[in-house]
Amino acid sequence: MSKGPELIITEKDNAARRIADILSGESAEADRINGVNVYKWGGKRCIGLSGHVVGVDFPPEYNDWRDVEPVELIDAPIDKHPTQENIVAALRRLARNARRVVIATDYDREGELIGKEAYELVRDVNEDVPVDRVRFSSITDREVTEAFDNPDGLDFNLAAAGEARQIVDLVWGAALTRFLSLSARQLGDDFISVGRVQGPTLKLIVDREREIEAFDPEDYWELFADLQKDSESFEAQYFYLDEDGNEAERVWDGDDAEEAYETLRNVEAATVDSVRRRTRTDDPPAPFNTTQFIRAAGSLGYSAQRAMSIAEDLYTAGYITYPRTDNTVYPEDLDPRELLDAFTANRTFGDDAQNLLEQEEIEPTAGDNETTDHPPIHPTGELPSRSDLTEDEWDVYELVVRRFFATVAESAKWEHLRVVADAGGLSLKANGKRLVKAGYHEVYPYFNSSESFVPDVAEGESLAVTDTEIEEKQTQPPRRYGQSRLIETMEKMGIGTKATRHDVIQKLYDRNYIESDPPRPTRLARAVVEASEEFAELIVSEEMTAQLEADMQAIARGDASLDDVTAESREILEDVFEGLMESGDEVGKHLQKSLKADKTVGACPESDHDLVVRKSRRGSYFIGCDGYPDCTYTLPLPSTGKPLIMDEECDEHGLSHVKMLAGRKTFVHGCPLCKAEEADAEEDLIIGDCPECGAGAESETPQNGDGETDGEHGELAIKRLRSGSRLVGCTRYPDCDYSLPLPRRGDIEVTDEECEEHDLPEIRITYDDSDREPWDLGCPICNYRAYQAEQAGGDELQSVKGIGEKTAEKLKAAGIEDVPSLKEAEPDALADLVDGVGPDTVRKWQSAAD
DNA sequence: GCAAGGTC
Repeated sequence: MSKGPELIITEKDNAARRIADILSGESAEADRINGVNVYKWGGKRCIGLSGHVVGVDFPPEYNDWRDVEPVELIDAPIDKHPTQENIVAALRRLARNARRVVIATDYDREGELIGKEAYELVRDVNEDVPVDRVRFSSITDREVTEAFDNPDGLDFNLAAAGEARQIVDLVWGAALTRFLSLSARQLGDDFISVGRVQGPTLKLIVDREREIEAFDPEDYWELFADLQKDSESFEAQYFYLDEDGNEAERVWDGDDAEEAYETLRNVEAATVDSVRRRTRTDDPPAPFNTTQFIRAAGSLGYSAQRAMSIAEDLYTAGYITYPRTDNTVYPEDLDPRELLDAFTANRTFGDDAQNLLEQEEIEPTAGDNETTDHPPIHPTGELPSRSDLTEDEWDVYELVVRRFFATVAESAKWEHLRVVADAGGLSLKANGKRLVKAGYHEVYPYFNSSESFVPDVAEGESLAVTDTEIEEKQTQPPRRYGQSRLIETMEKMGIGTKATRHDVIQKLYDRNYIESDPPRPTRLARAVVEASEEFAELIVSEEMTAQLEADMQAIARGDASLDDVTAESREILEDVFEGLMESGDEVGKHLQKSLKADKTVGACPESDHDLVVRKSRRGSYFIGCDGYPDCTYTLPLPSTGKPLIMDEECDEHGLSHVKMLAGRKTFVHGCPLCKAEEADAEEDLIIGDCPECGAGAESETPQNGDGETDGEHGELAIKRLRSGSRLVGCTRYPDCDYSLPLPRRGDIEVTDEECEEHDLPEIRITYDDSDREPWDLGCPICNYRAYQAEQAGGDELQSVKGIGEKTAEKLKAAGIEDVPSLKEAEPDALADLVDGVGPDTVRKWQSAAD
């Protein structure tokens, strides 16, 4: 019997550290094996995995998509192999002489499977060591201690349920993905994927788009009147009772609307029929789970992906709890007063925390979902200072803090006032609301708490009708899903998990299935959904997950085996493939046609082919003729962003407008041919000498392409390129490629002011929209230098090529604070002052700084 | 290079 250590295995490093702290009474020390943290104390070791450290896949002989018929994957063997070699190696080393192993992975199905994977790795190197399993719902002193005092065994059935899911997902996903990609001859980076979760998610988006397109708008009218009491005026709306006796505001017949409007217009006063006052309690929101957090961050303008990425950073830094959770009920051991206490000294949160602490009773809200793996997202009580975080991180951190505050705050109270009046036999109503007790709104400003004013009136009172209005409207198609609505709907449908839903959406973007935000489906997406609906309906249906979920529960209960479930699933897929293989060509053609439609801008002006968006070998986008190489017509596109073809077409050329997607820098490029023609028509405007090869340049004698002096001096000119961008560039381009950027929007005005340092006129940008102030961009060289400095994190020195963060620090220590002083410095003297820098390097910087 | 699920 070996006397080695006891080995505790957790799902992630963070959990390992916290559990080690609890069990050791904070005496555990961190060690590293193979670059993996191992916490040790007494005779114990604790190591954190990184989720699954082994993966399932087909053996290598199935790797070549062209050599293997997709249908063969259905019955192909499936292997498990380490995906995190260093962790697996460290685990093996520790397990070899362990005297006992305790699996302490998350308390959920996937955690049980990860635990079983660890168990198998342990067994590979140690046949006899006893292996226990501990389960706890949150990593706290009490729960962890209790769990380790009462160890249990691994639940192999539950783990098998997870394995069945892995197999079904791999077999269906890989076989169908390869089939669709092969049939459309899309084998590169742009393969065509389907899967149990991405399928129904994509169908959700495509179905909504179908509804929008099929929508037939209907006209209706709404009538309003301003009522006046004393000098206070408020708006009331006309309503009537429909045939079911329900209140209705929309008038569907134009003549009826006109008639009512005439009546209303001719009355001078309305009589108050009824006044109803009600107070409504507005309860604070439940604690954050992942979905609700993403939704709240979404209303602040963060994409689902971005919100999660920030949350993960805040978690890793120790400021908030684990961000992937379904739980909306705080664990019992969370003491709200203690947590609030941690905020009382803080500048931003102190007052709110103090006020909350002064409440007599603190009873946190609770949602419907209580799970066992992680608590709802809340601040840890370890506070960052504002400068520790980026602006976005602080924004999100504040949201999490304030959400916690809200959940322990009091309800708000609204007073609703509803007034119904009669105007010439027509009913008018006005709804006012007033926040009489702010409650949680005081600490959580993210919900709308705006009031609407209706004055105190009495029944029978007469009010002047001062203004009447009729509005013609149309019923609107259903709205597209935004990212957070999509995630909420996925959650309701039971597809994906808290940790993957936002990734699935990102995957749809990456696969060219959706574009823009809120996401719109591409033609390719429709074709994939259509093909799936016809031949493999299950893969775009939420039913597949529901069925799998039921099967997994049967396995977990012991009522079914992994083999039963996977064999049945494989049989269904065999049937799917029978239909699919018969129509493979047809499916492929449909997909190819849609792929091309997504790229087509319009007809080529020089041949009978289409113009399509293409990618150059250097990775930039341009527009080229589909008839290439017979026709070599091209049009350039801007260098920033990914082109999206819009519905709008150019009246003159019949080409679709192009939008360049680049996150916050997204802009509409418009018709690419118009842009090119505008550039051709505009003459370059000379503003000075080129600093590199102009008359005053010291550094180099201008040379032509052969390396001989061509005797010509370059000048700087404001130019408009065919790609639509504008710049200040050398007239000797391409022999001299000196250039400075100019903004895409606005009119460029060359002023009389001149920059003394560079002998260039200062430039001003003016805008057509009258409310936008002109921008004094100034000297283009100074402007570009300031821009580069901003990009380099506010440090001007780092804008110079060759100077990084460390060098900038050294230069500052030597008294060089900015670019002008760098340029004035004597190279030999400066080199003496700065470690590891020679006079030639200084000269290089000086010429680069120009 | 395929899925979906962990985690970073």
